[in-house]
Amino acid sequence: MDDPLRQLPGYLLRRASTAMMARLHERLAPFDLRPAEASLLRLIGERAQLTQSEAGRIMGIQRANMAPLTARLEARGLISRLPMSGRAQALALTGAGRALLDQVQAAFAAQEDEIMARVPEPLRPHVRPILLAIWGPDAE
Amino acid sequence: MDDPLRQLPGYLLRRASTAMMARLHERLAPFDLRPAEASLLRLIGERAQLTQSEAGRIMGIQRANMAPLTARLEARGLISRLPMSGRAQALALTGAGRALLDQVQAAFAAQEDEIMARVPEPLRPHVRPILLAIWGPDAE
DNA sequence: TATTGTTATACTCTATAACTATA
DNA sequence: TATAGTTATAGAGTATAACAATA
Repeated sequence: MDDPLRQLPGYLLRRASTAMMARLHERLAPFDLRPAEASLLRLIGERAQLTQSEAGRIMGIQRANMAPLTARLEARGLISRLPMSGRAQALALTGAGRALLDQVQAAFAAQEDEIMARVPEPLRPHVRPILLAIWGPDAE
Repeated sequence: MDDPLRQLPGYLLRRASTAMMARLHERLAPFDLRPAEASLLRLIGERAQLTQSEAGRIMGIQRANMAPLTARLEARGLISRLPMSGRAQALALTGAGRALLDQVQAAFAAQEDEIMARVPEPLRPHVRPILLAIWGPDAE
């Protein structure tokens, strides 16, 4: 297409990310879940007794923006809250949440498979190390 | 940090992208340019006689969203418009636009350097091929 | 006092629809 | 008719500020 911006890794990173986010959005549409909601379900499923603020810190979402997110999942009966010390509440999956997560996991797996399938086979082992290094979560 | 989502390439891709976009935003702040504006300046600088719609197609920005973007750059005296066939107008850098682009190029170069520097040296040659493959601009 | 959860708010980015104008 | 540009508008995502509740 004669696009000089294609030489820039930062530009490629953004375009790759938005392309894959669009695909994920499509995959999650049948469940009426947005990517952040699905990721939160997954996080709660793997880390029991997680607090709303802790989840926000892990996912890079601010406290103020976590409130409507968890409220929506609770209103749909997918998560429940257990009081802890202070105002903190532990998040947990309900039965319906666990059941939906099982379906969502398949969508995530398909997503990850598609990403890897796009990359030529010899380069696949380098995908995760490179992306993790660029993100640099421990250096932030 | 015990984050199970770190295993997922799609999640890593999004986090890496947002982290680098935040860095780019910082670098462009002194010029009062947003990433899309800076990318457009760069694109016009490398591809003369580019049309607003063509630029939008290349950058993945819709016609409707290109209008305020180009209007702002024109109002700042950074780009000019030359009538072509139909309603199409060729975009071109003004002298001030060219001068600002020279400064912006340094910011972009620093950005690209930082991205590559974060990646362990042996993996660096694979960064661009992997990101381009995931984006898949020719398959879209 | 520090942390958690909440509300309100604003800004950016993006998406759609509708309109005008030109070939 | 098809394309280019524009305007209006609505939806997400994200940012800050302020407040209440609790250790």
